[in-house]
Amino acid sequence: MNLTERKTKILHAIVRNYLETGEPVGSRTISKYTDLNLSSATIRNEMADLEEMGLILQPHTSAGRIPSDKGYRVYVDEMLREKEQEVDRMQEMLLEKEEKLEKLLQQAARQLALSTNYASMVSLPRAVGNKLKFIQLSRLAHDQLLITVVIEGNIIKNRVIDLDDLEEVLDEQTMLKLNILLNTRLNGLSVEEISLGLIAALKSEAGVHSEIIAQVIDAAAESIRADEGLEIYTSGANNIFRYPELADQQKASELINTFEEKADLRSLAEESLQATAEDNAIQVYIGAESPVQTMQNCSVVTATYDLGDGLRGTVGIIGPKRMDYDKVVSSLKTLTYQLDQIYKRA
Amino acid sequence: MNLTERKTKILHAIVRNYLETGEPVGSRTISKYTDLNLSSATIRNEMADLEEMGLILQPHTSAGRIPSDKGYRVYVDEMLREKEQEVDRMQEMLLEKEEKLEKLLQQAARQLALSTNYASMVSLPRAVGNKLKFIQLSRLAHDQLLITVVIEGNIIKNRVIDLDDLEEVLDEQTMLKLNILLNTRLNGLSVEEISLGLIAALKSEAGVHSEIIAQVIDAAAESIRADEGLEIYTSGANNIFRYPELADQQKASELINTFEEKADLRSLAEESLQATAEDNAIQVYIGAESPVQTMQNCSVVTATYDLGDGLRGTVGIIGPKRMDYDKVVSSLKTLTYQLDQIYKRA
DNA sequence: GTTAGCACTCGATAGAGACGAGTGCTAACA
DNA sequence: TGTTAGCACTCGTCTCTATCGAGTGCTAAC
Repeated sequence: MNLTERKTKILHAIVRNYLETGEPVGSRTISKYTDLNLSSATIRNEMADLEEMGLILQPHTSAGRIPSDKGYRVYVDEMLREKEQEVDRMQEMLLEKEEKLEKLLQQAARQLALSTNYASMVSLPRAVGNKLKFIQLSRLAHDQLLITVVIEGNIIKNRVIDLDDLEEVLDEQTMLKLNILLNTRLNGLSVEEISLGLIAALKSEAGVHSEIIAQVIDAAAESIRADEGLEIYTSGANNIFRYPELADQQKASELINTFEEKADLRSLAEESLQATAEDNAIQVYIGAESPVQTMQNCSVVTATYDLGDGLRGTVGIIGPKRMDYDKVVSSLKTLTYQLDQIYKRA
Repeated sequence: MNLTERKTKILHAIVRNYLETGEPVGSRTISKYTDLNLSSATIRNEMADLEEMGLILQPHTSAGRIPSDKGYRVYVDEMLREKEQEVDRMQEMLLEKEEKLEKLLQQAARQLALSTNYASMVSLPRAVGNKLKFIQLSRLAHDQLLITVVIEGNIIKNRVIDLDDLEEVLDEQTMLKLNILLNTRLNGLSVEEISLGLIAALKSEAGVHSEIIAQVIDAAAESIRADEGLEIYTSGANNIFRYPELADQQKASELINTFEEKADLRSLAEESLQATAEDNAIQVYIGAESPVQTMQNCSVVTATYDLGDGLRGTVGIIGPKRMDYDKVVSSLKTLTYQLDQIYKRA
């Protein structure tokens, strides 16, 4: 698809105008508010061409034109190329280093929604390596053990297991031995690397306490696996009411549900993490391009942040197709940049 | 306020009918669909009285009547008295004991929303005692310590602290000593009981490592305090779209925001926990009775569950004023009953 | 290739009228 | 005295129609 410069200009004008107003834009508007100095009639001819190419469409015969998904796509691609390096300041985003990453990310989601007037989502980072860093067994009560598992990136999981009454009481000495055994044999391994053979070996070393070892490994593995579902924070879901094309009851209800249930957002984050695995570029899903059914009328823009230590997550904006792509991309770039800076250890 | 039996019957008929249809109910309807055998004219007279008493009101001159907040209140009070003991079966609520309390509660919220067609909220339990049960210091890396704090009710908090480079390296022996020190002196105490004097004593006992003790206590205290904000799960927020009186954009947007931000829900849960401190009865907030501004057009019904071990939390239903109070109360009672059963240790 | 002009389309908006549910009031009845 | 039938009245809702105007495609002229 090769567009003449004039067609490109007209398409951009249509998209931009539609982004602002949300109304179909007519030939006269274009002719008046661009520096093309063309009459509306000429614009009309060009528009007819653009429509034939599937870049814009008419909601009804006597209405102006609105961009099609394909049209947005062309616009966005163009825009991304230009924006490549420019990183807008998200000035007031006061990222004083919060103690808790969770709080920070929640704050980030809120800030994102506030500054763009779209809905936002942020995923907690996922530890890609999933390597065990530390395991600790402690006695909580005479029949309860606390297992603390630390995964690469200082993600900490706890679990309490109840001991059978049959189990003989564990004395301090034994606890210490078990702890040492577990740490020396398992540290640095990922779940995939913990083979059945290794488990068997551990069990035999543990002797009478083999049952405990089994439970610990089970718990540890599950702790790590439980991390597979990305935790998602959202904000500004109610912003969808700002855009009539999303605000009707049917669509709004579905979207709200998507935001509350989060399962779809999770897979969206997942997908975008995959997609941007190598270059941490921006992903843009326009309308039907989105993997989420309920977002057929939305556009979704996502970016990936990288805290180092194998911790990567997704931030995203969900809004109407007539989204201010420029601003959204800037905001996301700034945010991911800042997150990267804050947490990347020197 | 003393109502004749006939007035009571008519009021109930109006409320019930309005709950079903959502339409103002006229005198003729009442006359036809009750066993009162009165003409519509008589009903009209009674209705005029009820309106004068502020129990029902007319949206406009030629419309039927709808219950006022006060009217709902009378109806609900009546209903609660009758329902006192009856616990409906929430038949399909398949509460196979989930491992994770979080998952279970989330599931409960979902189930609640599904079975009632209203929005639901469930708070994680709060440890009312806040007594320290166990503290564990572990070395993660040469300059990082992991603090694990267990509060009564097996609520576990973790925290990583970075050691100053100045700090001399801690050997195994010292770690053990510190752990013993912390556990012997702090276990069984609540935050309020940890006095400055106690801290000073601990510090002096710790000698050169007093700085670490300070940090640990700080972290422990903060971990516990961080628990003060109740964690809230919601489900079925989109159910508000089922009820026209809540579904207009302004109201819906505000409600959705309340559900997403959760701060208001948190204080609601808080308040209801307070209110039902002694008897774990049902709380009903009708319209303006609710402490949450955005819920002036809703009714909120909450109940408290008690897992034993000092763990209490709130479950609630948020819906239109014309809520099926009967059903909601039953559902909540069943749910809390089941939660109590599942977790209460024999 | 560009533009002016014109007939045409079609959604949006507003007003008029019909409809009907529901009321309050009055007068008659048991 | 309480209950009821009847009737005029109110007012929101729905439907229909007319009007308006933004925008188009096409043609002919520049």
